[in-house]
Amino acid sequence: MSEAIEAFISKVFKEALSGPRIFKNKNVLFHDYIPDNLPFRENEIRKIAYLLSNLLKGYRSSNLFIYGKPGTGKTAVVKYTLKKLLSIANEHGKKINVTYVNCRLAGTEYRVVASMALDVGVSLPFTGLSVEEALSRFINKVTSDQLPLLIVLDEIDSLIIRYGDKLLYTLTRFSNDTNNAIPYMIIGISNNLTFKEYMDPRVLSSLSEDEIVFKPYKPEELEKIIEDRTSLAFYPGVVDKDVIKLVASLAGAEHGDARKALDLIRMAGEIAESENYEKILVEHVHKAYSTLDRERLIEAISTLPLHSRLILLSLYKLLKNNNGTVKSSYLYTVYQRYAENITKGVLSYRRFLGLLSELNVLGIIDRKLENYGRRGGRVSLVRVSIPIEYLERVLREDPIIGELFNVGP
DNA sequence: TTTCCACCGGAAAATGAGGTCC
DNA sequence: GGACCTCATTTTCCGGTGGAAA
Repeated sequence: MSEAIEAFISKVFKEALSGPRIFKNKNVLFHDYIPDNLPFRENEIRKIAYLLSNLLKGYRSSNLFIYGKPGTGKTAVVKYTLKKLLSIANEHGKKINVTYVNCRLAGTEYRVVASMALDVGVSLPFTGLSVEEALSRFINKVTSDQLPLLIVLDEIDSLIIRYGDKLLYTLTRFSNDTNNAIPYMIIGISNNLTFKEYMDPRVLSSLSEDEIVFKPYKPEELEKIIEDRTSLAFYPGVVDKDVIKLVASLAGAEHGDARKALDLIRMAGEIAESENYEKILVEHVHKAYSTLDRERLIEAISTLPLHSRLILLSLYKLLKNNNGTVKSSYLYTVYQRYAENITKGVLSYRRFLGLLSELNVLGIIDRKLENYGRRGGRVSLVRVSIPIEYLERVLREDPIIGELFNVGP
């Protein structure tokens, strides 16, 4: 390790012990923190608590569908109410089987079921069983337990769009079909409503027996939320009112996203700390705002598959000296040369197109169809839609792509 | 109005690596 | 050990597509 790196690490660690202290408890600014107080969501909490109370009484409850834009507090409110439910159930010696699964993070239908099974005490193998077998083991366990069952499926849209509503159909029906019917409730949470078209109307009406829509926070509500959270996260005097107002207005511009606001104030705090300030300044918030998007983008690129990064390298080489566009077929030939250089396998043109589509969706590139008629045909033109220096930085730092950076195609 | 170009993208099948079950 | 499973990735096939040229 170089002396410069050792000196840097030593400086950072010493400053951590002796430098200005800004954060009292940084954990409260992360997304998974559930606060004791959730302002402006009292009505939603009341409604969910009322429905959940049926399970405590041993009744079946209406299923609930929760919808709202990202950062409107859906997951936090559900988790908060669940925490209270379990704590009170515990106090009164009542037991409830509760499973919470984020369907997008779980990834596949099988993993959703495996995660549900694990929550009720059944460990399923990573692979090797059919979804039907996994589901049957889950159902056997919850029916043999004879306890009220609560299933929370967060980001349920990603499951339905990819796999259809078969799993949900089984879950909304199983308790009625068995001789050992148990009281149960299903809560589905989603950021968008477009997935409804993928569902059988019977399953949809069963899931949406009750519905709650979470409206975006207003700027003044965001301000109060940030104020509450910063009082826990930072030492007194670190965050001024004007900083809170600025964070609220920047996050408010993006559909009242509380998560974005918390990310922003956390990063502003980190910048202030790294620059040895004792309080967060307005400039730190502006710096954090521009850094946040750039860091996300850089992380997104560096975690792409190798061939996607090779495509970006080819694109960078073709467009680094101009802000123009390149034909996808020409981009493919350049990609082929790099791919042959680094790996034995060159992807088919069809797969290449698929990766281009993914890069387009991520907002890293931009594709436009142009028509040059009978002679030229229909052509897809590709350009980089992020600052080229961001792309250069990520590609240069990439352990594999970096090796090719100074090599021509 | 029809033809033709160069490409797009959906669907299905193949592949290979991980695994379970009997 | 063989049949069968999931899962991510990739290939193959093939029916569009828009608009200039014929």
